[in-house]
Amino acid sequence: MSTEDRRLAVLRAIVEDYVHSREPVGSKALAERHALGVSPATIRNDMAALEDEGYIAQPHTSAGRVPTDKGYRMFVDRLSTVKPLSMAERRAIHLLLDDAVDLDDVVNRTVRLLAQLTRQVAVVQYPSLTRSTVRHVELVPLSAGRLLVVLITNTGRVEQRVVDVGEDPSEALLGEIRARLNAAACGRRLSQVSAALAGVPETLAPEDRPVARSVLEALEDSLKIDREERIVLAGTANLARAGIDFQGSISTVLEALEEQVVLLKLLSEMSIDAGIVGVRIGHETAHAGLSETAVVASGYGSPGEVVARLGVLGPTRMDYPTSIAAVRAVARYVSRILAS
Amino acid sequence: MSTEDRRLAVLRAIVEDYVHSREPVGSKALAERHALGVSPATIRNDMAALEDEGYIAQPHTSAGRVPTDKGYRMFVDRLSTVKPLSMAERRAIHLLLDDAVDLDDVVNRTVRLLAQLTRQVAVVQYPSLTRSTVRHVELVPLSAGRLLVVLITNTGRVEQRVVDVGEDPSEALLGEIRARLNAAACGRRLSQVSAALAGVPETLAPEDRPVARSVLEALEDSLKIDREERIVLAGTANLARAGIDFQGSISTVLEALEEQVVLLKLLSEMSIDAGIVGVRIGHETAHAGLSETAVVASGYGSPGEVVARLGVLGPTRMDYPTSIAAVRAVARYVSRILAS
DNA sequence: CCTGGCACTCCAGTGACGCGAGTGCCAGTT
DNA sequence: AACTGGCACTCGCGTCACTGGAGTGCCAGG
Repeated sequence: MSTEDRRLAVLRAIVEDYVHSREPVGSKALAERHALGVSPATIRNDMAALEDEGYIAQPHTSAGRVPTDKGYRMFVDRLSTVKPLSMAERRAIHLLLDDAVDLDDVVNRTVRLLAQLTRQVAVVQYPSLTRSTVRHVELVPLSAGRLLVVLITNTGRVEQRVVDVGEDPSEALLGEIRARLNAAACGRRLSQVSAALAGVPETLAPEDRPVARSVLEALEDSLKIDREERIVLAGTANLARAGIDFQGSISTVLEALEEQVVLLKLLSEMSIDAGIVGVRIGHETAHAGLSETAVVASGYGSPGEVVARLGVLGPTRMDYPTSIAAVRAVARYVSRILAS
Repeated sequence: MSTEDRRLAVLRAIVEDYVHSREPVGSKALAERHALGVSPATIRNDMAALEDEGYIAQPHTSAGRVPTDKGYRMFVDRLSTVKPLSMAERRAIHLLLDDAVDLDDVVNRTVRLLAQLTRQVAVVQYPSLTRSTVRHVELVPLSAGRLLVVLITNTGRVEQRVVDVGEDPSEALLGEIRARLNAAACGRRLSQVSAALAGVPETLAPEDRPVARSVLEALEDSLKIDREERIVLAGTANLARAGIDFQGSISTVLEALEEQVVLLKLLSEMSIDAGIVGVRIGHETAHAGLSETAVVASGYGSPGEVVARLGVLGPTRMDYPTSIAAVRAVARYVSRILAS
């Protein structure tokens, strides 16, 4: 084992011990608890080097060392091995997610499950509209010139709008419009629907076009609304449990969590294809309120086609191997459920 | 002023000072800050009496007094006067709620608004399904024997289910079923729909009944699912801000908040007609995790017809007059919006 | 390049102590 | 009977000095 290798082993030991004990770890304890094969004095030298390189830091002189964000980053990238889930945990995932009845249910169960598995705050983003495709468009006459326009996506999401067309269109006309809209839109990405539908009114008799245009407007509206920007949280109580891990108050973290925009931006910036787990640590989150937290997230959906993201958030001092394993397993399972 | 009246005035002064300062309040400070017209010694006697009656307590000997739950209860019931909202606050309510586009939007804006106005945790319950009426039922053929069953309520809520009927029913049959369902269900309370629809399949030709029965099953399912039991929270960060007010950790409170069932039970047990504001203080919440919190809530909807509830939750040491005023104003305004 | 030894630093915990806010009680006054 | 001023007492809290121990950096020797 080269000295460089040993230094990294020391770093790994520091991260593991610190995550476990919450207390700065010193050279002596390290030599005792880990079979590094060298004396505390040597470890001290290694630690001094690691500190120079910015992987660890001292809270104050004559205290043990604590990993820095950079140290955690190194740990995650090169030093940790994935910790497979226990049988019980796998069973819990199946048990809980298998009998979800609809999309809302899947999302809600997933977020609770993640929070419970990792004992962190869990985040699940609703499947994005813009990436999904149209499964069906339906028009429903309500009463007195009002129509209900329903848009159903392949992810099971349903958007609806009531539109006032001023007159009661005939059943035949509705059928006509419905057929043409479906012919033009079915199977297309939502982002392309707008263009695909633009020409539809012109294919109708001139007197029927106003109705078709109103319907189209409502559809556009359904597409535009950024419902995809919805996320669901669970396990915020876990923050308080780990509250002492935060230098400042946990209220800044809670505030950041309520600003869903922040989380969405963060998730969208992480390059996490379905099945790939990404990690942001401390300052990497680029948000003041989250400077002491880390995010572990993954995309879900089909490979190469991420419909949304999910993950967990906790103190930088968190158990990365376990969190990563849980996020990966849950993301995969949710992907499978949505695909069926 | 009788001595009894003065004692209550002392209690009021204690509550007000304590809410303001967070510190046990003593007889001397009380005599200085409030024009009670008597000496500290007299106030001390009054305080001793109030303590005997259980309205106030001492954290420890030789400390000032702190209101008990019973003391707050007396304050809320008999000693406080409603504090009208400022012009700016009223304007904020109008500004924020007036251009809400749909039910989701109203609920989300409301909960944020309440949290901001009161600086507490805000809770808004979604309008209950069971109290609303059916506006429309729609059947949409999807593909390969699958139907989408859509239920639209007068509160703007839409429930949908996909049902597998095994065959592709003719458009004529669908129209027939659709018409009969709507005739039987439109305008009825959701709670009565089940009974009203039970006979519908029997009015059809025998070979068509299986399809109708499947549809009915899906509808029943839409009714049963307790989506009405959804609540939305905001302002949890305010809890942390007031964190030191909690003897124990705030995590127990956060846990209670995540158990939405607890909140729903609490809200439903409070007798709060639309426009009436109810208060639960400390142990009155009958939940261990909330023993140090108080809930101020009101129903909303039309008078005598509460469709759901909203309110705020904070430490028992909270500014009741302000919270009550805010909850009342917001509940009224939301009621008006939903009525239109 | 590793190791044991050594001097140094500094936090955290402890106990002593005085201050001040607050109380309860009592005797005197209105 | 109710209020008041006075007084002795209690007790939490902040300060301070002290100490033990864990941890470090450095150095000389293997």
